[in-house]
Amino acid sequence: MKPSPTLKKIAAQLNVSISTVSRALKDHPDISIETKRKINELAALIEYDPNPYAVNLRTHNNKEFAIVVPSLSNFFYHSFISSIEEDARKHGYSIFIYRSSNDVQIELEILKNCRLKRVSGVFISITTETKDIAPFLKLDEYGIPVIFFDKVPAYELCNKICIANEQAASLAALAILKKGSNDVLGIFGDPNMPITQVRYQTFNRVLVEGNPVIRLQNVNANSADEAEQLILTMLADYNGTYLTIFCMSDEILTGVMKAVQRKGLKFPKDIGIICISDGMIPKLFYPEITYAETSGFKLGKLALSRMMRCIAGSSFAQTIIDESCLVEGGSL
Amino acid sequence: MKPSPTLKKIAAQLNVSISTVSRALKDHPDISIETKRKINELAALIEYDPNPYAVNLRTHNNKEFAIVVPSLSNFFYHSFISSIEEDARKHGYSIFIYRSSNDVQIELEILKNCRLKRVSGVFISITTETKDIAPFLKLDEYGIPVIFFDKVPAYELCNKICIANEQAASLAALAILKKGSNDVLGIFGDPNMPITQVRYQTFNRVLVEGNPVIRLQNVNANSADEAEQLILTMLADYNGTYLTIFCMSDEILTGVMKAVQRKGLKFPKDIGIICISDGMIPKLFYPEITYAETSGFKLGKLALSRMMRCIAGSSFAQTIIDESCLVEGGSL
DNA sequence: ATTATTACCGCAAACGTTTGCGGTAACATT
DNA sequence: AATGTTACCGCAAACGTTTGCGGTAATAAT
Repeated sequence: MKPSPTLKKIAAQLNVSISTVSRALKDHPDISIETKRKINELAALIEYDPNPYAVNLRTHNNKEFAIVVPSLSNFFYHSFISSIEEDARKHGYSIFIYRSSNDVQIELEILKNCRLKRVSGVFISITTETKDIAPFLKLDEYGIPVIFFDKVPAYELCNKICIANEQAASLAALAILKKGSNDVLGIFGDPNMPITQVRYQTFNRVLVEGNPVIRLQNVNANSADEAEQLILTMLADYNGTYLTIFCMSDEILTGVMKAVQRKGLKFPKDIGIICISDGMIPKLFYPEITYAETSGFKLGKLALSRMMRCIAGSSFAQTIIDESCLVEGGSL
Repeated sequence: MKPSPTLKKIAAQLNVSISTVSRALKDHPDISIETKRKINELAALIEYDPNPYAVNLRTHNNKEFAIVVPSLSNFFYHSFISSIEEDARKHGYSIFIYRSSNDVQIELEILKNCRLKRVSGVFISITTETKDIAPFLKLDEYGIPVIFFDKVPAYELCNKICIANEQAASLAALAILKKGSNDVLGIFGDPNMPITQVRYQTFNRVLVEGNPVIRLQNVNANSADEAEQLILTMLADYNGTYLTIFCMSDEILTGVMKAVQRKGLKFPKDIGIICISDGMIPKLFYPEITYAETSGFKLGKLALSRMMRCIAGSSFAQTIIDESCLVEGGSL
């Protein structure tokens, strides 16, 4: 456990004061060129680096962000995290990863941890049960900016970076209309989740409104397995008319694809498939699945740039919606 | 930016010294029951929590682990990270995520960062170019335990938690032999990577040794796309004899699956497929792909428990190999 | 020759803890 | 009555920085 180089040691070596060393190292004009040279040389030689704990104690400045997500087994969050990490490093920031497991209690603990550590900022996708906004305001009181992403609270006065759920659902619906298939099956996730409701409502509105010829059926599935079973039983009496399946998410899509493969159905010949996705899963199949993109990567870039602005002093709350776009595979 | 509660404030409120407050809060026997009660009450009321920076400055103890990986877009690392995060939180640890992008220079920077932050421990999967072991020994000098996982250095005297590459490759080979198909195509990744070499050698040895009837062909692909192209051209003159394809990794597998779907080949009827994988990708298809499991989750558990032992004082180096097992899908 | 200016540098306090050591009162022991 | 114990508690230094302020010598201005 060898001791680290400190200002004190450099000062002692060179017979100058600690303050002189400190100032020299940050190129303060009060220090002569010659002294600076000597100090910088020695510092480089013994590989001096400031102790971040001591620095923080004085300045209350660290270079750490926290990212809090409900789950880590999720492609979308992965690309978000990856995206943030990339840029954060360039700015000299490190990132903490926290998983709430969609548990409000754990989320609370995590937020407290962030506060104690006085991280420079928090990116968070809240749990589906999070109702109380107070803990977040508390972070704000301590001067820690909070950027909500993906799963955001209804509360107005905060920074939110969202996926364009309406647009994505709408794009998918329009793509189906354009192809001209009239039988559509929409598969959605947990009906209690706001994200499900938004996608459901928009998809239904855009698809059906003014298009009386469309026969749309909607179902819900809480897991990939459930989606698979659902499709299997529904396709048991497959009458041969061309059906288009819309999957609200990657998880639903994986279940659907299992069923489709099991039935030996060809897409786009026998059946059409379209989904909302980050893009990872759709590209595993051939032809690739057509999807309305919700990019964690782009969201991350937006979130980080918003964060940087907050740190620079911007205090006004803003909601940014990242636009979606249709990525054509060959599944429709 | 409201000020945090401190020992000093509690002390002032209660007309006792800072040391008394500090000791009372950690149930030191020198402090009377009555005093402890008062102090604990006030501390709870104003929500006092020790400043981790001040604590660290004194004690050099923090509760932070760093995980360093070459890439974040990798299922195996995801489950590893997820696994560590879960248990670490229970022990009161936070985790830093760092990505080296397989760049030695960045890796060096990250290691330096870890040293400066004096994290409690580092989990790292090194880059394919990492030759110099010195930076890691340096961490050790500062009393920071390093646990290598997955991609580990050849150097002996360190803690390594590895996938059973030989066993996994062997299991796959044995499974193929058991099925009795004689034409085998092995697809491997970058031939310069040790992991490729080990899997290649073991697979070839087990499959061919003592089985002169086996016709094995090996190829290398550096990406999913390359694997896809490779398979497409090789299957162009598909002569109808049953072929079994072995994929060394998830990435290779995704490319192969693209090609197989494109060709409209049925497995296990037309073709056999087997791979080494974490299990995520193989389960996306129907029938599910048979694979020799390399579990990031299990590896994480092993790594963390090893880390805890290191922190508790164990200083001897150990290499742990996590056993693989064959997970039967229906692709063979 | 006195005063103002400049260039450089150090003192010391502060950030919020932890902890060795010493101190005081009250009580028990000879 | 002098001494030894015990139960509590505070002083002060230390961890490694940052920074306001004050100080000294050398030079420039009067």
